[in-house]
Amino acid sequence: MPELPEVETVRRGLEPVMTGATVTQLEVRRPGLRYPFPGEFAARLEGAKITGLGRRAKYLLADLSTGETLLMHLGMSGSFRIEAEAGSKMPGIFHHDRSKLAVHDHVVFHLGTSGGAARVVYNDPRRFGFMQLIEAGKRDECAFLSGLGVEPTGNALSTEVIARLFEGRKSPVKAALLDQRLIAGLGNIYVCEALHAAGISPMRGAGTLVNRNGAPSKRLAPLAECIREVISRAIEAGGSSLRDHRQADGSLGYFQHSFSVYDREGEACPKPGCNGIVARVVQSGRSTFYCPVCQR
DNA sequence: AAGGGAGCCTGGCGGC
DNA sequence: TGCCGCCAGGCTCCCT
Repeated sequence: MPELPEVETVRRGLEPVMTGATVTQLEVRRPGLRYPFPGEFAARLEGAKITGLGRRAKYLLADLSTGETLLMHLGMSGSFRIEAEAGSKMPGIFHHDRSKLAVHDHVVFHLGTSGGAARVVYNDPRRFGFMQLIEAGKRDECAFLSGLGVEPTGNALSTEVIARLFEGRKSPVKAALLDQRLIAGLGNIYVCEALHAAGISPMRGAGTLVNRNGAPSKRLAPLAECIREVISRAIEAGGSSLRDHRQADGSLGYFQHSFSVYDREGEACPKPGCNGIVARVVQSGRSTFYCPVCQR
């Protein structure tokens, strides 16, 4: 159930196999996932070379030699696995020849690479994921991408930027951080984690973190750095699990990661010197985990 | 207009 | 053990 770090981990796992590969066959095993697959889906991909694999927020973007872009979203339960076909030489890639597909293997990319033939299998039990093709030169018009806010990685996200986004906003800061139009890529887990790291209560109105002159309040100050930290540490953890996973069975996607507050209701707050107990509340229908003592 | 809730799906888990 | 209800990390649409 991927948020930005998991999607980035998947991207890094797929990139060495997919970039430069040619789609020799696209096996589409049902009419669609969350949305129907695009018209002529297989025909538009077959024969195309994948020239690059990027990411924007929680979207994977594969650039094709046809000029089109394949946009992929993993929804809540999507994952990929890589399987080298028998006889191909692909160091580091799961090598066992497995021809069977599982019930929820919905899309199979058969690829020709410099190291031989491989296949990349998309599995998604809940089918909240989706794939779309963006026509050449129309990426800016793509509704999935055009409304997205700032990436939470890198320097684009600063305390000042957050203050501008939060100013005058009455919704809880938890909801504001989940709003992909403001900051794109955070999900429920990492919002909980970042707010805990920053010592900010998830119930606090976003606008209350901004001074009357529009400047960030003292309490808001650590948030941008905490978001970047939480995300980058999760990506690092994903990187190491990626190596393990690949050796195990070629699957990419989820990885074990321990959290400070997420799913830890009733446990002691891990912040040094804090004697609080992690609490769970429901905000706009989803669980929020936080420490009532050190998050204000 | 912003904010909250329902709905899309299946699988896994805890409780009885 | 078996069944049932609840819950899940995303996103969009619809309603207020």
